[in-house]
Amino acid sequence: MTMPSAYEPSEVEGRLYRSWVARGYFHAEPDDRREPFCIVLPPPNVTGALHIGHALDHTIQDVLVRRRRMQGYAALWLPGTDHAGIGTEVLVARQLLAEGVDKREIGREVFVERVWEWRERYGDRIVEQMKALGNSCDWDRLRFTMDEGLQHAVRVAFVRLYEDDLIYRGERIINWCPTDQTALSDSEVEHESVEGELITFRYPLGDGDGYVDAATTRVETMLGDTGIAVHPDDTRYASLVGRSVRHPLDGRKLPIVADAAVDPAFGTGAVKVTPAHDPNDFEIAERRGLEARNILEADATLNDLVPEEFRGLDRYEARRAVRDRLDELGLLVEEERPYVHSVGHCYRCRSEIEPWLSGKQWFVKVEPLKGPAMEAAEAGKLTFFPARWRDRYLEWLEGLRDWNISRQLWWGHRIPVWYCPKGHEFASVEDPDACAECGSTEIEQDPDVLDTWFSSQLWPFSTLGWPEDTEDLRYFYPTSVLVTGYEILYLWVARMVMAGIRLAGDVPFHDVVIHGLVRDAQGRKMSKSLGNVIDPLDMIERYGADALRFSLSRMASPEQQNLPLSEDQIEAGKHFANKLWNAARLVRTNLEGDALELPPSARLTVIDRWLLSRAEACRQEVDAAIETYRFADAAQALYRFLWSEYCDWGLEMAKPRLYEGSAEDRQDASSVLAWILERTLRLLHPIMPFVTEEIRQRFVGEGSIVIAPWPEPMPDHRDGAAEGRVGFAMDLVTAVRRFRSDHRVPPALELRVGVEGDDAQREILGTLSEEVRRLARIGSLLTRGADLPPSGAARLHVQGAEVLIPLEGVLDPEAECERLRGRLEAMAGEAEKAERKLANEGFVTKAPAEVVEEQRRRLGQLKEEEAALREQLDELGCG
RNA sequence: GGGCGCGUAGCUCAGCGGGAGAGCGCUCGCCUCACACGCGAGAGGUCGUAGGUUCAAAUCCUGCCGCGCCCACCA
Repeated sequence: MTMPSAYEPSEVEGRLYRSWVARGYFHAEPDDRREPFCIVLPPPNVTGALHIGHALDHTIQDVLVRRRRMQGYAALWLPGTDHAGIGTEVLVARQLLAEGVDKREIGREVFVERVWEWRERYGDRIVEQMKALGNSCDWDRLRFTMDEGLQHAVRVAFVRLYEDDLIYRGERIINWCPTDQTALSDSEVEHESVEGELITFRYPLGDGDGYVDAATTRVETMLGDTGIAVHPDDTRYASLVGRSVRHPLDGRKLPIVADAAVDPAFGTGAVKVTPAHDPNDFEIAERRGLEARNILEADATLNDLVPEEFRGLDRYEARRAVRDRLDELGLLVEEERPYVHSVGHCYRCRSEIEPWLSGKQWFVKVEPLKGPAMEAAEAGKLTFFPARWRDRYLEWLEGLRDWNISRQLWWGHRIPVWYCPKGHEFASVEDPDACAECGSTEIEQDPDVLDTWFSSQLWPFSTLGWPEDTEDLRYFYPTSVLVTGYEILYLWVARMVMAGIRLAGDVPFHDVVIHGLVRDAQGRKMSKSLGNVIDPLDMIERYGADALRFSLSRMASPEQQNLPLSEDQIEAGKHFANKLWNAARLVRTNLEGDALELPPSARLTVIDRWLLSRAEACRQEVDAAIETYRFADAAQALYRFLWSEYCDWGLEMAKPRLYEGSAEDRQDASSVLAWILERTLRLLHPIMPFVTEEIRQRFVGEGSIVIAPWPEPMPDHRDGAAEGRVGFAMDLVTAVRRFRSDHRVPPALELRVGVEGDDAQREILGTLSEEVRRLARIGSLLTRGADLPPSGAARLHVQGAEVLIPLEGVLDPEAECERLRGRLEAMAGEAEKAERKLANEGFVTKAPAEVVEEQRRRLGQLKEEEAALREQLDELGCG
């Protein structure tokens, strides 16, 4: 097989991916001879395109799954997409509108049909994009949160919770998005600081002289006020409780009530009560028997309950109009502007959320669910990476309030509850023909659909066949790991735990891996308006999927909240793939045959043993890192070993045997290199699946790396002695290179070098003479004292050995003197520091003996080198 | 209002009680028979700031300054 000198990912990736899928490598079934490993993919929205955040999320999951698959687990990565209620409904509705079609005109049924059509046409785009990334998902099991099985699961879940009294219908203040015109759960509201205004105005007493002042940031809501509340112990207002004020704009009488929820220290100590538009006020009103007066339409314009002049205004217009009218009436007491306060925004469309009494909504009662979910984390059934997220998770559950699950939308799982004219209400898994209580056939289904997250929370078990007791479920559930960004820890993760324990009888996963958000190189969020978006598909096209995956892995440290990524880093990933490709070319062309076996240990050279030892160290690091989800450390260990050790030293030191040795030398050397490379490719495969497969096939034929065994530990390969010996040779080479570079010695000029070292050093230089000479461009390398030049040489110090380089014909001695003086100065500074430390009595008496000893040893070394430098300056006749 | 995280080389970060590190960028020298998507060498930091604990602090504690994030029904 020929190997061109540059690796071209685009010519490789599609072909390999198709072959993997065709051979069914990604398909997993329950198998009693294997351990299960399962990850469910957090389903991306069908509306979406794969963005860089997905690429990170998916790369992490693929690394985990591919490694387990190689380790012999029945490794299942279960993919799917989410119907994304609001997002999809808004998107399709907007498209229809562009065609001149209003969704209200075509009606619910036709609209939902249109959404399905849209999904048929575009819903698989994102799946194709996942394939381009190299995801080893089991595509035979691809699911969609609205497909038949999942619809059934959602209904069963709803009915069970309903029958256990964990779902109820109630009239409460909810979060209303006037743009999307639906209710939202608390988790879907994002609080942001906004510059608004705080207006204090005056309510005249209705029965006599006097007034009460109240403050608000939404002055238009005063049109819906039905009372005034003060704290029961507030002496300022004690005489007013039980009396009333008169509404200045519509003349209604508003009672003054006492309620402990009022903070007497804030503002005037009196609160206007707007039960239909504020959750606090709603509760006060319930306790004090005040009416709720709803003044808003669904689009946040004012309705007919307000005085004529304000009807039909939107909330912002009304805010201004009411303020102006109060001003005219002389009732405006104070205006603070800007007044910075926090306002809820819709997580989909960013509109300001209106707390609103919208009529009856469905809620999940969370109190009985959160206890078990908290205990699971406390008992270690659920482990968070990084661990600090566990506390956040617990805090959130602690403060959790009932979950509003009804949405005033058409696209989604319709609430499986029916009503009959007699007022009966019942939930049903199957569509009923008649009322379950009275048999009436005039039944009507609740018009609302469920929160998307209601179906998402079932994902880890609904995708495995729940509520049926399937083999898949018994085998793969609970799943092994959940990988996701921190932004949906509450929205999704915590709810899966509650639902999993309640409905499927166990936690949905054992480990939760929370990663950060991908940012641009400056740490800014990627956004279209900033123009700093890195499109993963574009990157794959230009640099290859491996390059993208490698760069993402290299920064995927779970401790980080922000993960800055630049195109340079992706380019570096491409270079790495190319580097491997070329290393493989060198090895392949020197290796006879396909057998990947190490030579008998008697024929292993010290270089071989050194490289085997380093390879095993790398394997240890990779395993340890991935086990604890430190992907950056795993990627870094592989990069460092393959590039800085295998290529820079391993291949370079092998060259004498490859090019100048006997046939047996050549075969032995290339066998060791090939064996290590192949083994390391398997370690790298989860991170860079394509290039590792492509290269490996050049050595082992068609056998795929996807199902090749994960490298087993080989503790025997660790060889401290070999590392020490070769390490000396490497240090020596580096010292000579530095000398050459410092003095601009022409590269072609071969040096004469003599080394005065101990027996072991002499021995290793004898053994590695060829290698050292080649790497440092040394013409003759002498290792016996008697043969060393008598004088006029530069002296370098390497691990206690002295390296002599005769200067004649190489450079002017004065240049070397210059270098020596610099060294001497640095050395003296170091020595002085060490001396001061040892002169400190506290240090000598209180520090551990080995620390003191180490310091003494170091000082001794420094002194020795210093003396040697002085001696040499003399010898060279420097001033 | 409560809580969390972070301030170390130009950039992004690792180190988390005993000699300041990596990658990228930068400078210099090399088209050396795998690779210029490359090879070799190098420069660059009072470890945010002020105190404290310790023989010893980038590393532990406290205050301050700056940045980011999460949670929250103070009108």
